[in-house]
Amino acid sequence: MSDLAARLALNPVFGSLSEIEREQLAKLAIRKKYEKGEWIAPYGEKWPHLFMVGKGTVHALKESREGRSLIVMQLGSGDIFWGIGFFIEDAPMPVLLEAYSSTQLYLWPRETLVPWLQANGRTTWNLMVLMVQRMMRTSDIVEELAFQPVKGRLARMLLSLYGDTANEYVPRNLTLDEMAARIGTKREMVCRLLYEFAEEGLIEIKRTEFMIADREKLEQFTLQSRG
Amino acid sequence: MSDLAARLALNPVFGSLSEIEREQLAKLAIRKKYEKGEWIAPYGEKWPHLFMVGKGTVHALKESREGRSLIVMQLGSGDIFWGIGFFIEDAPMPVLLEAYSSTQLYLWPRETLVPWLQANGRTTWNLMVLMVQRMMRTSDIVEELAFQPVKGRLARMLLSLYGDTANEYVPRNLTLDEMAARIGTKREMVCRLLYEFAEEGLIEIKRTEFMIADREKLEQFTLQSRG
DNA sequence: GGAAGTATTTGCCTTTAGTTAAATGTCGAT
DNA sequence: ATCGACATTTAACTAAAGGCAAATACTTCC
Repeated sequence: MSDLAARLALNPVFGSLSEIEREQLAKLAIRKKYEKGEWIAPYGEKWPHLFMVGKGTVHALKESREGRSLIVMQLGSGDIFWGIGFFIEDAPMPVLLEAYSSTQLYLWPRETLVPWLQANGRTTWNLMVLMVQRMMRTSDIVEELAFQPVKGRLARMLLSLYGDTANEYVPRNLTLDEMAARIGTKREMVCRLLYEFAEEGLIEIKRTEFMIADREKLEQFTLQSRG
Repeated sequence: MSDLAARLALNPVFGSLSEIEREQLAKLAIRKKYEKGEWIAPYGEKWPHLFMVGKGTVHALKESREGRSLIVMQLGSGDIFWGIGFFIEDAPMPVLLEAYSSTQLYLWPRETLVPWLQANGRTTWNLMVLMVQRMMRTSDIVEELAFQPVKGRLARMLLSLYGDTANEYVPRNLTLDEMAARIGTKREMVCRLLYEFAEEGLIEIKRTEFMIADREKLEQFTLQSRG
């Protein structure tokens, strides 16, 4: 059994296929490597593929004309994603796909996979469930952008990145720019707000490392809202 | 042939079924009426249904703790939508569904429809395509909230509501509150910005009616972005 | 170890958005 | 025609977010 076929067996979308079908599918996949920082699919482009991340990390992000960016999704090993063009012919990518680290993908073009899916209700259903999960996350992003001040979004991000640590310094493994791109703001804002949190005793912060000091109060900020 | 079955034939999702299947499906549907303003499904509730709008208008919206709201989707006659719980058991509604006017729905509960879909790859595929279209719209909302100032969002909304008119007064058929809820701001902001547009000659405005005077400049504002 | 490049921190200023409250207008019911 | 309910408009004020620039600390590469 090929390595890829074995991985498909564990996948929530393709796991319901028979072993033979997974072998076939694995044979149809196109393997492709991307350097760190390389674009996989540019914003606005037609890109009719579905893919699984082999190894590495992929960011789906939006960029403003002024060079601001917003990361809407991060994909890791085993994750499935797609270009809109996979489902709707000629539809343009609503996000830019970028290799955050050196990355390998298994790609399936529209023509090879779609007839397959249309014949296989169970797998299509699985894919739809995945899509609904992604939609829920996107829905949260909308809610936060619309109703939460930057400080609240920052609090949530800190908890999601470092929520499993407390009272111990951990290295700040994201730059201010990267943090800013996850919550839709600028690096200076992130910096200022981090120090505000520090003054209020919720976190402790040094130039290169960082500690959650009061998780509960941080969670309070998560519930913040603007009129 | 039942009235509903006839309408299903024209539907992008169910149109690919056979006539017999559509008759069956029509028989399984639950008809339900909602008064203007009535909640169809509250935010956060488990609501495992898929539906087609018979007549009336449905809003899918989010509300903040402080009573601000954001309309993310408007559904009219013939449109299909669903609760997340239809796809993922026990998952809560990420939006509130509300009858904007007096409304009739045809509802299918999860148990009756899902086995059907899993067996029918073509219909599931159609539904997935619809889902992708909705996702594209949501993606636009994210982009606007993240990158566009309120004035730009207002410009886009005016064009989408009244874009097919120009140099003729049309009644303002939405209240300031309703407009505000469509672009994620407050009524005072909408009012002020409308008068700013008027001062710049892009629109003319009276207390009850309104005219697009310079569509091109309005479209310019649509491209606006914040740093 | 030192220099160059990159990331962080901070202060000061501007712009954008929201808050509050009062004045003004519209419309339907009586 | 008047009243009351509701929607719009406006002003003055506050708060949030961003822009710019300089100072400071890390990192990396010779």
